[in-house]
Amino acid sequence: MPRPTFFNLPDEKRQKILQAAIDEFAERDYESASVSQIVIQAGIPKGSLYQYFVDKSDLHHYLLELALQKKAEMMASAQPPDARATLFERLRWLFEAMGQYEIVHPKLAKIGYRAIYGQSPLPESVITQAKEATAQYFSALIEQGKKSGEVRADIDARTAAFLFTAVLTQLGQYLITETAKETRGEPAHTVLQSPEARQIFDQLIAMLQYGMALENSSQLKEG
Amino acid sequence: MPRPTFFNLPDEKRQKILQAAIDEFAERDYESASVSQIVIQAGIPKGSLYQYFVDKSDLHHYLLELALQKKAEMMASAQPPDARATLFERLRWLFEAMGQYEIVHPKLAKIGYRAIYGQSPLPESVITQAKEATAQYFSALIEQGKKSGEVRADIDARTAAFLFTAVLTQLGQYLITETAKETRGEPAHTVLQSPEARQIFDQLIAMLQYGMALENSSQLKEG
Amino acid sequence: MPRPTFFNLPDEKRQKILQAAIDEFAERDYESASVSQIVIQAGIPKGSLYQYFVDKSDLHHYLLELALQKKAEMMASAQPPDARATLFERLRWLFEAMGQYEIVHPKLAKIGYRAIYGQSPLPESVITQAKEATAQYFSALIEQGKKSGEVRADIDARTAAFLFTAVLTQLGQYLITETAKETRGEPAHTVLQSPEARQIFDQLIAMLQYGMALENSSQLKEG
Amino acid sequence: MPRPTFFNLPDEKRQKILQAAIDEFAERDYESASVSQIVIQAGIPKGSLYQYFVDKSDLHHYLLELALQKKAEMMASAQPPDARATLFERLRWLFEAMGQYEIVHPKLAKIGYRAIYGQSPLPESVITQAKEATAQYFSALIEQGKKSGEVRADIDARTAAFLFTAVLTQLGQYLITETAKETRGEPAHTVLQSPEARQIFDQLIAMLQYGMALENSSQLKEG
DNA sequence: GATGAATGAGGCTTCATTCAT
DNA sequence: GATGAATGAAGCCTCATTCAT
Repeated sequence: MPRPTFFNLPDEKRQKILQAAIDEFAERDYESASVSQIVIQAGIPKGSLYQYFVDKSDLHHYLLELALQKKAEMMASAQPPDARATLFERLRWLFEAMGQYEIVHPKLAKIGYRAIYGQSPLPESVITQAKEATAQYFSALIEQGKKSGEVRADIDARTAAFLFTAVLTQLGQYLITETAKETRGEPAHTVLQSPEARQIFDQLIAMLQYGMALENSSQLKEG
Repeated sequence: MPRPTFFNLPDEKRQKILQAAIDEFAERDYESASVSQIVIQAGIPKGSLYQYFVDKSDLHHYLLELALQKKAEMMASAQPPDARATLFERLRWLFEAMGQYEIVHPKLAKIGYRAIYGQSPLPESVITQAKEATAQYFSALIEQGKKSGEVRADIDARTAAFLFTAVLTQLGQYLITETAKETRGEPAHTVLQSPEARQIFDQLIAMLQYGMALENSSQLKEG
Repeated sequence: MPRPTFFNLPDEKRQKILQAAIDEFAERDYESASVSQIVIQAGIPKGSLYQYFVDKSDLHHYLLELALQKKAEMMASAQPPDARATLFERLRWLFEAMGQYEIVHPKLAKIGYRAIYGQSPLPESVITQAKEATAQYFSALIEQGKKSGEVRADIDARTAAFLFTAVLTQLGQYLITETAKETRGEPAHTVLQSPEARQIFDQLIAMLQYGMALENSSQLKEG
Repeated sequence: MPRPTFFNLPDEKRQKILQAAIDEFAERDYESASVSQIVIQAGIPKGSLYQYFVDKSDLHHYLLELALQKKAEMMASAQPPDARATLFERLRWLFEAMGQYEIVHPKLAKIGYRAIYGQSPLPESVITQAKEATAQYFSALIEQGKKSGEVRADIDARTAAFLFTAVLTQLGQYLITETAKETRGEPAHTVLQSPEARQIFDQLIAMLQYGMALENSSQLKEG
């Protein structure tokens, strides 16, 4: 909840402040991030920042909100999967949409990631809740897959959800890191659409779907 | 590289210092971690710490080394898989050994994790190298599996390695977090040996091995 | 000396501003009092305050003037003692009138008190002058009492004036403090008219008049 | 509770710091008093002050303790009244001892005074308790006087205690103020022993004892 | 005349490190 | 080798006042 003042600023100035804050909080931990550094980078007096935001925490919260918002926008803008799509088609779509987000907003993604997996000033309950929401989303998806016959009945939904989350999270981490490196060169978001990227995605989904083993039917039921 | 002085200390004192440092660096970011807090917790004069370690960074480095060492010890002490073990048996063993490490040394694990995935004072090259080593280890394992006929030939080793790493990493994160919570109750390291944990591990391995899909052989080659 | 703008304000708004300022200056030291807090409490833009008053000091001065004015009003509205009243009847009336003031306007009284006895931005000369005025008022009263035969001739007027001031001042402090506590309960200004209060006043006056000693005439002249 | 470091300082340095702090806290409210100003005046780095005191409040507390201690020393060093002394002789001694304290340590006295009567960070309970202690001390003294026949039986002890406190307090205020002015000229503590001062004290005591009225026995009971 | 954003000095406190004892 | 006091830059935040709109 920034102060109204912040939203009355000229776009350019507001963006400059946001960019400075995003840069700082993406580079450093919440505690280590320096308000002084932000105002220097943004080219504004220190007092001004405190007319835009209540305090450091307020600014940080806003960036988290912004991250959620940008992610939502990204997912909304991505062509949603057909209603008749299979579970794994949906999963693939999810991977790609998330990938888009992480590639277009790598720093916001990093800030959001840190808020959950790193050191963060968020209350434990919020973090737990966020994780649980993801787990339940995937669990539901998988249970649905089991009902529709796509997924084997002996698959534990929570464990499978964990597997999805793991892949999604690490994929995000990977893309964020790589994007940070490739600031120069071709626009980052085209990378995802490269044939190589498509192939990697195909492989990941396929592995989740069919496993890696050459022969596979009999042993599972015994295990 | 602590100063020689450090290793001449009586064991008890050295352990107390290490524990204080581990507690602090596990709780906070490298930059946020407070040298003052460490010396207070360790009950030693501030000047002493600087006779044992060159500076804050030196101490941090040493903890990372310690983490690697403890991890190695843990893996060494775990019953290594039979030489004729299959890839997935090896993977399962790896999961369990890593799990043991993360459960027995959750704080060191957290510090190590942060050094790679979080904000860390390590040079980029070291981090990249560490990640690459893991990737190559898994890649080699998988290539081997392909040769032995355990793994389908069309599996991309690097991508599969990524999948393994993702699961391993998230599993670690999960165990570290849970261990932190369960300070009370039964000793954390027994959790891994519970039937529930075994089942989860079985499921994870099985999913990586055979996938989740009900029918699964033919489509992959087309996908 | 507020700016003319201030007096052109609608009564209600002017009162709201004054009340906010009184609350703040009563709660905090002149230096610690926050202009920001005042405008927030008054619900006016910060710039406006500076159109009504030259600066923080100007506002503070005005509150002091207001305190004097309210005190004068209070004394004027109290039934003045008969012209033939004795010195101690006058004193008693003074105590009661001052008490009324401090009970009806405890915050203004506090601000006024602080300006004289606490830290204040007033020039030393003003403070000295104010104190001197009180001293002279009482001195005159006492000299008059001596002439009329009410007061013993060997009483030093300045010292007696000091005694009166002391009692009056501490009484004021006491009433201000108590009034602040008893926000709830019966209206504060009725307290003064309670039988208990009357008795305390009677006692105080009597003690000033006749002293506390059991036997009392002869020794004084020797002392 | 300053840190031990503070007491290990060379006397001269410790005194310089104390003096700077006393000057600042005597001149300004607790909130307005500036730590920066203190360190500048004391000629020490800002960080050093925080090795001597936990924080601003700790320093302030210590000054209050110091004030109490100096007051106690002062009272102890003053020739205590004979055990057979009358109430008013005791009161006179009290006035003089307190006067000595306020004249020798006017700034500490001011700080102490402000802690009770002005804006202070002390919890309400402590202040109330301090006031109550004084009130009870005087009440007891007076009750004793009533028993020994020195004081009239119809005197209300609490009200008389209030009167004593009022005179003592205002006397203190007066002496503090005057002492501050007369920094130059003859040593302040000799003032109290001047004939003029003695006479004023005599008068004050006499007035409390015998009152000011010319005739005085009969009317009290009627009033 | 009304507004409220801009300003930058100053508030208290913590920091990692050095160095005299 | 052990100690712990000294240091001053940097941390976050609030301040009274001005001024462009």
